[in-house]
Amino acid sequence: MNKISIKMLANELGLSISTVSKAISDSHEISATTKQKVKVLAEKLNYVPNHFASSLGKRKSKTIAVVIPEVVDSFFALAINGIESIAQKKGYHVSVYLTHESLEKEKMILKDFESGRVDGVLISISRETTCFNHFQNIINKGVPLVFFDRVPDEVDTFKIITNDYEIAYEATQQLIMKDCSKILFLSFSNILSITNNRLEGYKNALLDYKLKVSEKNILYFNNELKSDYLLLKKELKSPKRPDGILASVGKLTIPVYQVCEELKLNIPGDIQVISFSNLDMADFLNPPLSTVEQPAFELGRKAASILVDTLEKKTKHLQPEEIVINSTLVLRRSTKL
Amino acid sequence: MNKISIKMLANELGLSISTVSKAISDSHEISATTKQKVKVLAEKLNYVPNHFASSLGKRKSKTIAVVIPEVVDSFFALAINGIESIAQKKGYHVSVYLTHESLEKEKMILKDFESGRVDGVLISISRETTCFNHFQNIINKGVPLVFFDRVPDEVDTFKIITNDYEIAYEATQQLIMKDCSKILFLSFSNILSITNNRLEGYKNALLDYKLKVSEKNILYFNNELKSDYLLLKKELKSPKRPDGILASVGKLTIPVYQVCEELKLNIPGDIQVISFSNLDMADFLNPPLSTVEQPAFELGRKAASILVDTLEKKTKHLQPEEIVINSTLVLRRSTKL
DNA sequence: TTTATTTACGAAACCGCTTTCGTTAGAAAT
DNA sequence: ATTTCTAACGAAAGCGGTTTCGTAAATAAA
Repeated sequence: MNKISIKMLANELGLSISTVSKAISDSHEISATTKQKVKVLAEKLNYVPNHFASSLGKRKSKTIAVVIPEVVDSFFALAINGIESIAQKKGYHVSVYLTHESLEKEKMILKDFESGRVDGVLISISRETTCFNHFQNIINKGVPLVFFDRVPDEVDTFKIITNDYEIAYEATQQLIMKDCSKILFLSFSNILSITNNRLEGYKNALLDYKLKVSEKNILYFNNELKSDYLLLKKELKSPKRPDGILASVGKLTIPVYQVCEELKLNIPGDIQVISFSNLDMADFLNPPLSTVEQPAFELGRKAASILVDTLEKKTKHLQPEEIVINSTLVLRRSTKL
Repeated sequence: MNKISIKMLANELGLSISTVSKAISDSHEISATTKQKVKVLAEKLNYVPNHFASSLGKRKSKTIAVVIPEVVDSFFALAINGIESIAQKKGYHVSVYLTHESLEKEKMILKDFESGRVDGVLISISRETTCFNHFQNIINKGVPLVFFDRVPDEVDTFKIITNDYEIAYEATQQLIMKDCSKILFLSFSNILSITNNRLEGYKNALLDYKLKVSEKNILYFNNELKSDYLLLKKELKSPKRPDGILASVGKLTIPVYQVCEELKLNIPGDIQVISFSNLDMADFLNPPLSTVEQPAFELGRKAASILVDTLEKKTKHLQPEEIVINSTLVLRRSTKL
């Protein structure tokens, strides 16, 4: 109700608006005593500067956007924590936007950022993202953008990723060493580079160990619980069913465990499984899930650091660069000892 | 780079600034043909109105804040989805803020909202929140606030909660029916009303079934993995250890499963457990976890509806009211059949 | 003492859009 | 034909700060 503005402070103190403004922002051209007076009154009246007015004047908002496909996902949730950890330290606000894996929503969201609403954006693209103008547009408007985890090759800017290829290779290798001869790869997108890199790692491991690479062993899920479930069930019911599974994304482990249970397939006896996942309960699943754990927090942290650093610089242009932070393979009992 | 403003559109078209502004917002006082011209040019030049300028002018931002303790938590993540689902529909942006269970951070965040940065706020308070002026302050500034799930008794505004007392009673009753005689209650806050309501439900169930209510059977966790773990371990190692556990919040199941495994305690043979949790892998834990599932999505949805509705009204004052959405007890194999 | 610097502050333009309040020309009413 | 509306648009005053620039007084330098 009692909206108090800088003008009211000025009147009250018999000072000019500009003096008060400067005092509040600790300008060097204001004397210590005046600053003191202003601040005391501001405190007393519980004055909080209008965010829009100051953002408009300064042409920056001190907020960064985080655009992710989902939030009900340990990976992204942890990444947010990483981002927050540094944003807070540097005095930036973070706004989270969800695309729900929809390219359309992603476009809408980015379009909106052209309004200057945010100073910079951190984004992990949707599984549908096949065009890239919306990224370029906002970069062209002078809003720095850094991709993390799910990055597109087509846009030149900073990217923070993990070693998808290598770790998928390693995971596949692990399955092979434990005598898997028919390994299923669970993908949930044929366009995302992370998924494709993981797929490549998988394929090359197979090749290196003289195993057949077959398209039939690659299942593309479409993010719908029921159909994904049926797809997998059909596969595991087949007489020549796989004896190993590499799930390229955390949420795919739900159907895996479910189908195996229904089909009375023993993990790891009948079929071994490794999944990309950051689930903190992995240890207590039945059986405990062997995972490749991504450095989610660190990815977020790093991405935010890079972004904030360039925001603080005079030149807000990000030269293209790629930083990779390694994932780690954590073996539990869904693979043989 | 090419920042284009309403002024440029006006010049280009030989119209006044106000006309262009009105045309863009589809004012009735602008002719269809002029609107057409303006919009075509705006589209062509990829014009996006400056968010701060328009928010400043209109004195509203079309964004609502969501303040939660954590995001790495299925409950809150789902709640966000619920909130988003309706915010999007009504054309509101949502900004997520994390308190990390810290009252200090909570205060800082709310203080900032006094700047008018957001039109309204949805909040689930931290486990430390024992004072409430920061809520009242922002309400007094005319920013409507609705609490969900973790609500304080001390502030009069809209609240969306779940039936904590009843469902805790029911869960406890279930344990009792399955022959538990010493049931441990795991709390992680002695000030949060949700925890206390759950505790009351637990206590009253015990009383109704003539079981002893003892403070020794109530463990207060302090949100630090290691010490919580030790606290629980000590308890379960005791010769007169409990034969049932009711965990009042999802994350507490990690130490429970961990300690039981280390101590070779069979769940549910030696000890049965029910936990408040929205974990989607509950079915595949070892053993599958009996849970009380909270209607997280619905809580968020409802809270957002209420908030947005009042934002659209002329009178933005929320009369105090409480809406209860029921949780459900889902029995799995961490309790006996 | 005179001149050159600082120091401390105010006037006013500006940020980019919204909104109120004319104003004018043409349509409708009398 | 005169008056009254109405439709369509522009001028200008905000919105609440920030920032540039000017200036008077105080201090330092010459």
